Amino acid sequence: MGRPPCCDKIGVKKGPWTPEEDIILVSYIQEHGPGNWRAVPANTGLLRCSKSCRLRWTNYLRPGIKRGNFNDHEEKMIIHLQALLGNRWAAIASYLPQRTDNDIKNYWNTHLKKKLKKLNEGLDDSNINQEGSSSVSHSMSNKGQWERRLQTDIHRAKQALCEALSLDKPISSSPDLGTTTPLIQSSTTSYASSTENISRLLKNWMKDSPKSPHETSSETTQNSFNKPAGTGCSPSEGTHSAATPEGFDSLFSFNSSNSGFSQSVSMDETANFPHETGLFQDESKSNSDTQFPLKVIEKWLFDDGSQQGPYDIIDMTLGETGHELF
DNA sequence: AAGGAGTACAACCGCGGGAAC
DNA sequence: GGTTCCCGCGGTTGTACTCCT
Repeated sequence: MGRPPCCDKIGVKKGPWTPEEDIILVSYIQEHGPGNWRAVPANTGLLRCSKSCRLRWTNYLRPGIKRGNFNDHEEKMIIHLQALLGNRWAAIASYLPQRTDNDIKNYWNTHLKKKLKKLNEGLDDSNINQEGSSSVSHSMSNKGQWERRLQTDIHRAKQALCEALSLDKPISSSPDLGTTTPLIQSSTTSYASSTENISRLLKNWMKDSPKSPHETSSETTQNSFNKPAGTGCSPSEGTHSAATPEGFDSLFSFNSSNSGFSQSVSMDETANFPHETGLFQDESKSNSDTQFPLKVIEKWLFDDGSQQGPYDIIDMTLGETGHELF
């Protein structure tokens, strides 16, 4: 009954990975693609358990990962998404494709928690010192600013997405397709087909985009991952490997100042492409409907007839709307 | 310069869902 | 249909590094 055991825990190495181990792992994955992690230690001779290999790959070695400081926009995205989704770091990470869930989680725990705590304390102090509704703290005002900005970003993304959809009527009007996700083919398998969908969706934006600076040493690696890698691909892996990391690097690079993409969509709007990754995530998780906010946002993004946006959702969280900033 | 405190982040651990047998 | 295991996820820990006294 059942499968053979994965890996005995005897002789399994722990602790930091050495560069040699990294090289072995990367070269193996270059050749075979990610997935089937159970076979990795056996085939590479690495004294690591499959779990450790997968973790090392997804959190550190995978191409397209942006390391280092989180910029202001990413930070705000994380704060907002955390408010919406809770500690579902993988879901949040799917909206920030260059960041890993582990990275985001760490950043939240080490930076943002404290920051928000300070913010709240500052707010409390402000409320104590100044009574009445006119005593909105400066920090809170800033928070409201970026929240409203995010709302507008999402609105712009929806418009851009609608334009893109209108360019692909044959696909979106297919009777076989679902009503809420017109771009997604009914098959739950293949992220190859979804890659096509996304490519179509973005082609008008992408075609002027210059090559990503990431296309250097990692290019061959990424190319080898653009093929389906079996059933072991996680949603985030699907996002990164199937959706042409180079392209998404440029799409999602908040810091990018030279992306041709910004010619048609401002950098502010890049914050909204989460729906692309959300789409991937949704697809790769097939019919998972446990992610209510994601679903609602995605449904809204693809629902042409809807006059209500995620403002409703955001309003539930923020309890405020405002357009004076724009 | 040395040592303690604080910070950042890589890696591990345990659990749950779903697939394989 | 039940059992076992893989995979992915979130929480937590360990350790290296930086800052402060």
